[in-house]
Amino acid sequence: MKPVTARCDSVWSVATIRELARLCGVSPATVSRAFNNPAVVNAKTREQVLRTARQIGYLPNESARTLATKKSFMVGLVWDTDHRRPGWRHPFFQDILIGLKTALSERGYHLLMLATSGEQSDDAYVRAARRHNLDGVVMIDSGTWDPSLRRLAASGVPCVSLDRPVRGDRATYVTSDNVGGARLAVRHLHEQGRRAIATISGPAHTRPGAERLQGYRDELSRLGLPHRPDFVVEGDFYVAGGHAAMRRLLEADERPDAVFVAGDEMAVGALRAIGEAGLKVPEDIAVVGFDDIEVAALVPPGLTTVAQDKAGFGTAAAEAVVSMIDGAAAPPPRILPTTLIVRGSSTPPL
Amino acid sequence: MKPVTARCDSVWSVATIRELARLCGVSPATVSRAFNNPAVVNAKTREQVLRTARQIGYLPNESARTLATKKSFMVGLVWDTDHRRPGWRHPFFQDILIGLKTALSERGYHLLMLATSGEQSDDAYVRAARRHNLDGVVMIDSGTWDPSLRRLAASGVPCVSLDRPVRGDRATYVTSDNVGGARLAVRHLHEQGRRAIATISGPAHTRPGAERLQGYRDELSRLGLPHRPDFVVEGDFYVAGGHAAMRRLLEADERPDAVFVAGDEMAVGALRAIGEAGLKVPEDIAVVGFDDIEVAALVPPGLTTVAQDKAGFGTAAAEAVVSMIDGAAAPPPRILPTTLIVRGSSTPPL
DNA sequence: CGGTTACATGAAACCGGTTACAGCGAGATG
DNA sequence: CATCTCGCTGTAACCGGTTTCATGTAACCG
Repeated sequence: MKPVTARCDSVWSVATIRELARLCGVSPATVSRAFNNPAVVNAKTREQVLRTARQIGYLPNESARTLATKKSFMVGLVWDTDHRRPGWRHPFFQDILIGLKTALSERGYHLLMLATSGEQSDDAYVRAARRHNLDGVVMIDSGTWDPSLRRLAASGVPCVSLDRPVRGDRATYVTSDNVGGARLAVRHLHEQGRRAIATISGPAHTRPGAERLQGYRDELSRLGLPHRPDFVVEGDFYVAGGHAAMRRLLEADERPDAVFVAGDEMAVGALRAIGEAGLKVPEDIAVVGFDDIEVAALVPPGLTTVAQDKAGFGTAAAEAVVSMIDGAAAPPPRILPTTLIVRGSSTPPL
Repeated sequence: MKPVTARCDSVWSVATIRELARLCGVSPATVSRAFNNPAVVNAKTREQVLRTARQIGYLPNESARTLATKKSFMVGLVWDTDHRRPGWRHPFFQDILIGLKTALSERGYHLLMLATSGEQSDDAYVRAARRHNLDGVVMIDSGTWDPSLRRLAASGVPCVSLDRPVRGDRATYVTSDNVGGARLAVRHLHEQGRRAIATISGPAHTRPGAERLQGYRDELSRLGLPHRPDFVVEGDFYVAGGHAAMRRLLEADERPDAVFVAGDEMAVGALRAIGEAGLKVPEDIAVVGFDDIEVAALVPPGLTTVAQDKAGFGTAAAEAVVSMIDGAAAPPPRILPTTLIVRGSSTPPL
């Protein structure tokens, strides 16, 4: 009893499994089993082991455990700190992170950050994943389905990508229903009585950019509205690009009475351009964005937008990667539903 | 030669140090030294070891290394996913994260995410830190200098907190010059000819809230302006709180001609309240915020604000934690400078 | 030329867990 | 009573590195 109490003071006792075993009068193997395979150990013994462990504040050493089992219970999060341009930041990185972290915690996994910054070699994260025995990897807005990632997946490490269509034996991806979301937006504008509906698209080479444009076109067709090439301007997903694109739209012969902007940042730029032209939103031109970033609710008159299930990205990615870690085949791509959030930019003020 | 080539195909060869040693005709000890203590090993031998390692794609197993050395080269990032209210998000979490990650990478450290979500016990992150042999911990917007963290620091694990004044043998913190920033704001408003300067403060129990209010008062005194109790309204750092606080200010007998708002989110709410009252910014009331969040530049007429060195938080935290890991005593608190960013909300349009 | 020294390396223990395998006692069965 | 089973536990090897200590060799020096 004395020694136990003595140890207890030192909250930071880094007791080993052998020490705990000695205190309990059993072998290290039994202690290990008491924790990892409770069924095979006598109930009395197990109870005593757990109690003593609590008393002395025993915590297993994860490094030793990983070394022995080759399972680290860690997944890597690969994200570009300087993606397309310096200062680039994913529109809702934090929401994804919270969703991912929460879902992983519930399943007993930790998250190791692996940024792919410029200075390092491309597959620095691949080496890190190997060195740390990562059980899986999630890529957020990774540039491309690059050879590094492909090698990683091919070598058996489960990979989940966000918004990039990667597929393989051990790889899948999560994305939003961009086509459906764009169609929601256009349908909404049509329901508001708008007929001359233009769009500011994202870069054609990006997946979401292409899909949202596709949705815009699909819905236009379904509604029987004409396709006007001068009503389609490509932006860059940034405020400045949206601003420039809107100006071009306003220079056209016939002015649109509504515009679907494929990203909220661009939509903010578009709103500004419309204001500068002396026109009013939504009276002269209705605007619908995409993403539902924080700013959307704050910029007057409130930006109607297509919301993505931001935390859902993280949750879905976590589920996918864990299921593959547990041995399941790569699940099919997960397409998250989108919802329309109506604010002032598309509906007349009361 | 043959076996080496053969191994090379299998990109995922998980070669061990003994295998590499065998290929080089040396002992594992020498290989280890070639990597970790190059000086003591013959240049020729080292060269051959490194070359062979590259050929077979050898990567040391970090778990084994950590087990042996008790150094994991990982620091934990503790952050509240559900701090004061669900959905709460740090205003520039991502910028801090980028700064932190970058600075840590440069020094050879990785970042392990340790969220303190509600369901878990308070010191879950302490246990995680111990289990994973974390070399240090950074806390972002941690609730308080709580017993768990204190125990962690007392046990010798270096801790760095952001915006919370924690001090100890192995603990320090990083914060912005809130007082100085607030003074900048008030001085600027004074220079613009404003004399009836009110403030919407942050919650008094928060460190930044209290300090920014202090700075407001200090500068008022220095300028010889009167202290009017009805010109000080406490907000909550959120849009709604800023909105409500501004309405109270507008109800006062005498209307302020300027208001220093201790947070940009609140400032957005204040702008809205001013607009709803039929007043114009900056003509009737000038507004200066604090933080320089993304929205500040986007909301018309552009919010003048006191910018914090967001990435600097991360960098400073990384430097502090690494220096402590390297054995140095806890460095003094780091107070990051703030700068005034002038936009339309405080200066008359041209 | 004997002795000291510096340098480079190897053998083996160790870090703290897990797990295959063997062993042991008690109860069941022939 | 001999044997078999079952349930529980211990022994020892192993995971893949690091590090102490001893050793062998070459250079250096009086």
